Amino acid sequence: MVAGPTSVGPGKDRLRLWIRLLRASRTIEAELRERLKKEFDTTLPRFDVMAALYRSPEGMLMSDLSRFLLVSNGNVTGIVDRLVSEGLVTRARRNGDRRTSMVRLTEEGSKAFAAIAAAHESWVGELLGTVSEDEARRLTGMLKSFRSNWEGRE
Amino acid sequence: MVAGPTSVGPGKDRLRLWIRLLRASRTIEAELRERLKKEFDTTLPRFDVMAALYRSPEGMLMSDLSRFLLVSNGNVTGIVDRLVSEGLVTRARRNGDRRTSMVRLTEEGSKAFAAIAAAHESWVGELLGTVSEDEARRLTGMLKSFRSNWEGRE
DNA sequence: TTATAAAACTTCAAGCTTGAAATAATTGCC
DNA sequence: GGCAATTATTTCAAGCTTGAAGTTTTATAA
Repeated sequence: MVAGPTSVGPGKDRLRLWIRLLRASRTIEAELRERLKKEFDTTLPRFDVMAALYRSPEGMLMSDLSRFLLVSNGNVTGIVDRLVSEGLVTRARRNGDRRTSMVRLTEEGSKAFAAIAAAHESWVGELLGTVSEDEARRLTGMLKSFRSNWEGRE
Repeated sequence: MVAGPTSVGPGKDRLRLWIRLLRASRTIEAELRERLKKEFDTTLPRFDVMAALYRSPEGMLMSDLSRFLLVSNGNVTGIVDRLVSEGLVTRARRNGDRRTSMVRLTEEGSKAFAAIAAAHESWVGELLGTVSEDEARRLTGMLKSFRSNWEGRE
């Protein structure tokens, strides 16, 4: 997924775009992962889960998390397990539907997340610093239209 | 890495861009991974390694692969191990420098890759079909300038 | 009611990934 | 030559990831 097309022709422009997109996100992701580990001794998946929960003080179901984060159900189980054992998150069985459990940030988790998120935002600002604000908005617009087209496919 | 910023302010545009970028590449990556598995019983990392080797008939060192694919050394070891056991790749100790080994596609590997790559390219064309050719080129240009700025940082 | 299906999760095996530590070979310096 | 530093690679533990199979609970419908 990282090697480029060697020939030319129709369809190659999209392949080129895909390869660039993937390389850019892998590059940034690797840098963020490394800093999260070094500065906060945490991981990207844990950060993702906490970010989702931070936006939902009322809590989220495991399946909500899975859908929102675009990862599998079993995956979320493991990440939440670890966050629970670190005291950053709670998993509460519900009375209404005993199959589900509501996942929430603890007080400690919420405080920890706020600090990490601030650093994270400034890192992204730094790493994407060479992209002008204007360009950033245009790129975002294109990706947004990609997303809505994607969601509307059969 | 997937949740969005909730507030506004300077720096938020780049954060928004990053989140969109990551969601787009994860979405496409997941789809490609699934199809590679279903149609060819292979994985994205194996495909990546084969793609790199396909461009270098003379072969690549493990460290070349690692650098080119943006993954760790130890990671490449495992993927190449599996490709070797599948008969798609060879690892030849060199006489010049016995620390290194030259990795090459086998005849079979080369044939297999060509078939997969053709499908892969058409999938990407399909999945990015809603991005116009013109937009694709502009986006690629922006990502290219991001890349060269990145490589030129201290 | 009471099977049957559907939904929410968890468990598991296999593979991917990193970073650190270990091996082995080469290079540079005295 | 001999020895320290460097380079190329492998090994390993811990964690991430998926898809499939299993468990428990809820909904459906004859």
